[in-house]
Amino acid sequence: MPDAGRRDPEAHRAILDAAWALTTAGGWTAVSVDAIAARAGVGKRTVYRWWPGKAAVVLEAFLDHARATPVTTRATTVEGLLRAHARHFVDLYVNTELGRVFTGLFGAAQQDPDLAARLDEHWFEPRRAPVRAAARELVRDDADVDLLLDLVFAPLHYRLLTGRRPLDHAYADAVLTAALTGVLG
Amino acid sequence: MPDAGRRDPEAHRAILDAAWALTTAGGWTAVSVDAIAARAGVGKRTVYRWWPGKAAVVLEAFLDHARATPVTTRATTVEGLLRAHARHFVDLYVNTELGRVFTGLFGAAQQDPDLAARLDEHWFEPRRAPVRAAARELVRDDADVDLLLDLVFAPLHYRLLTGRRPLDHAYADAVLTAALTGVLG
Amino acid sequence: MPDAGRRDPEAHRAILDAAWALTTAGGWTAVSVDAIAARAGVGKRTVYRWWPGKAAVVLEAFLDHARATPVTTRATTVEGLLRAHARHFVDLYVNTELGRVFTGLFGAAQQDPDLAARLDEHWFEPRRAPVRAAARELVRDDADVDLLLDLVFAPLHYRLLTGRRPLDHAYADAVLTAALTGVLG
Amino acid sequence: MPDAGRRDPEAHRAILDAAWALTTAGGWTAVSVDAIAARAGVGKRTVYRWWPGKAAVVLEAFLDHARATPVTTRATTVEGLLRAHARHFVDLYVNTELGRVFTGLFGAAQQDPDLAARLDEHWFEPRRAPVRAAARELVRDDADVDLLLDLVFAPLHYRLLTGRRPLDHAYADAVLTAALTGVLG
DNA sequence: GGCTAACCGAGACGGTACGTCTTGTCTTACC
DNA sequence: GGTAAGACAAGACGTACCGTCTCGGTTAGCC
Repeated sequence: MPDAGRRDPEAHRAILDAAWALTTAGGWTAVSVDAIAARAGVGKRTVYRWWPGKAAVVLEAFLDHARATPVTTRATTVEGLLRAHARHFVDLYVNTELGRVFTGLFGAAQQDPDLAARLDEHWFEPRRAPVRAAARELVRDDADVDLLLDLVFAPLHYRLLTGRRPLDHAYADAVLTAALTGVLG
Repeated sequence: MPDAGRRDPEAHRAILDAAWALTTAGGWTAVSVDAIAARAGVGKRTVYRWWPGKAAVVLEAFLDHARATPVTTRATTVEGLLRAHARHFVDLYVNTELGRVFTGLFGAAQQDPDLAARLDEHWFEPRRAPVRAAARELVRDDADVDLLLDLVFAPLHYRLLTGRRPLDHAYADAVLTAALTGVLG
Repeated sequence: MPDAGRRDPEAHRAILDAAWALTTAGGWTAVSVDAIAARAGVGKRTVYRWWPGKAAVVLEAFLDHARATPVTTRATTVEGLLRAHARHFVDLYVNTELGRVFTGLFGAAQQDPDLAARLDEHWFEPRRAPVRAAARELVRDDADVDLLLDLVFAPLHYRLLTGRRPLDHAYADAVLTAALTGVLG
Repeated sequence: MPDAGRRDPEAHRAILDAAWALTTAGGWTAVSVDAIAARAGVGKRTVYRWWPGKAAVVLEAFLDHARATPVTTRATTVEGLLRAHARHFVDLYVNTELGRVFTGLFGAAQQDPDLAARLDEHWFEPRRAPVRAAARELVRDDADVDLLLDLVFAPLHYRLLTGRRPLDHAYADAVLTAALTGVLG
């Protein structure tokens, strides 16, 4: 089978790097396939050969960087487990360029079902899965773990995406406690 | 005092109607200032004279329609109050064209701080304010009402925006109960 | 005071002054009815009430200034008469802002028959008429005076309008001599 | 050496044809880059990629058509040579659409130094050069050939551009005779 | 060692939308 | 009535991206 003419790893990397540099430097609107190709020293055709558009490129670059900071926790209680993940999540979005890129992706996904699916598949789900699995073993059988995850993570994303007040550890802790025991508890 | 040369109400209305028709018909991407102006039988200049861009026009059209369905509740408990609002919110987004338009606006707001501010000022805050005020009288003094609102409304938006599973009364009720008494409660 | 309903001389003057200032400062393209009205502190409507467009305003301003430098000659020969007029013409176009404004008007007249007619009526013809009348008495009866005027004045305009080489007294004299006695003479 | 991504001859031609059709049909003011692109079935960008604006496109279309009717003369006297050129010029401007297009270009050139230069380089000069060269061999050494050309061609253009009375062979002949032997001769 | 196929850079292409500009008409309120 | 102010419909301007395409040139792996 002809194996010739396969993907050039250098071009691949250059494109991701260019996309990342452009996004972090000028935000989502500063990125365009033209700009990516120009900065990467690559033909536009090469970008479109491997990705459907700028969103997919930026998503891949985002995942590359996000994966570089994995959650490493060994909690023995639901609370500890969730707290670790919530705080990790806050750190990721707030203290690095990842938050800004993420909001760009999330915004674009509102008009791009394919991007939305990829974002869910490669970002949301991989982050939820281990928490869900671990949590299931730590709570009562009849507890709705998915609901719990929504109650913890939705407010955090909501704050990030609406720019509403600070997103910090204190808020993460408050959300966590409330989710577990109730606001009126 | 010259009062002349002021806004033409017919053009104003025609623009909002055109924006609404285009958005509901073809989604956010089908809207452009060119298309709005053409459909409204108006010069582009007239659109740009009164709005900074298409997002602002669509926002105003959205608010016009959203305001047409006000929340009317007379609850005597926190739970009843929140349930009414949560269900109303679900109905608004799910059973009408408003949900689709809202996601478009929310997505665009990720790249448009001005739009984000207007969205908060004219949509989020006006919806939260009465609930907050009413809730404050129904819960203990030391309860964090804003946190409670986040815990109820963030998951609902999150589901809508991520397209994650159904957004319905059952989910709204579950979120509400969990927020009040805790998942582990 | 019942002085109403008549042309306001101050506005009239302000409009002409504004048109002149704009034209001499930035050339023909810097002039627009909007700009004239703004600079004159006048409504656009007032401009359009008295002139059909910017060209007519600039023409009137041009004529105002051009008339301020009349040809004053008392020649006793055709040659002397024509020389005086040719040199006056060169001085007018070359040493003042009038040349620049004139080329603007002449260029616009190519697309504006009305302007062309006004330009001929108020500029070309009034300048030709006295020369023609005076010349007729100084040359043989059968000589074609209009042809003579064309032969003298067309090359001068042609140089001005094409920007071809210098327009000066030497050239005017050469044209004049050649027109009278022939190049091969 | 990559030679790819070069000019598409079909688009090039379609643009020139569209420009020509629009100009001859509706005059200079009927032409716009938008209209040219639309009629040529071409993106506006493609026009701007190769020409600085509508004037340059129309000029090229004009030259295309003008070149299609070359001056072919083999005269043995200055008079014969000039007469042939003068009459050819009159025919070109009067009996074809070229005259109308030319006046549009000439008018626009008054505000566009670049267009003026191109017009001189590609139209005036190429028409003058051969006449000048041929004439030089037919007249006395000390005769000012350029002046002679001005005396013959300036009045013809002047009549065309000012719309002053008929431009015909009779006028061309009269101008020619006068230029050679003088009006008073 | 030549063939073929898919890669690569470059960048032109048809389109669409942007946000600004100018034109000439119209409306309002003051004088 | 004229006037200052300025909104209006229309539509051209020149730019930016989009996603497709065509060009030559460059590697493979296969015959």
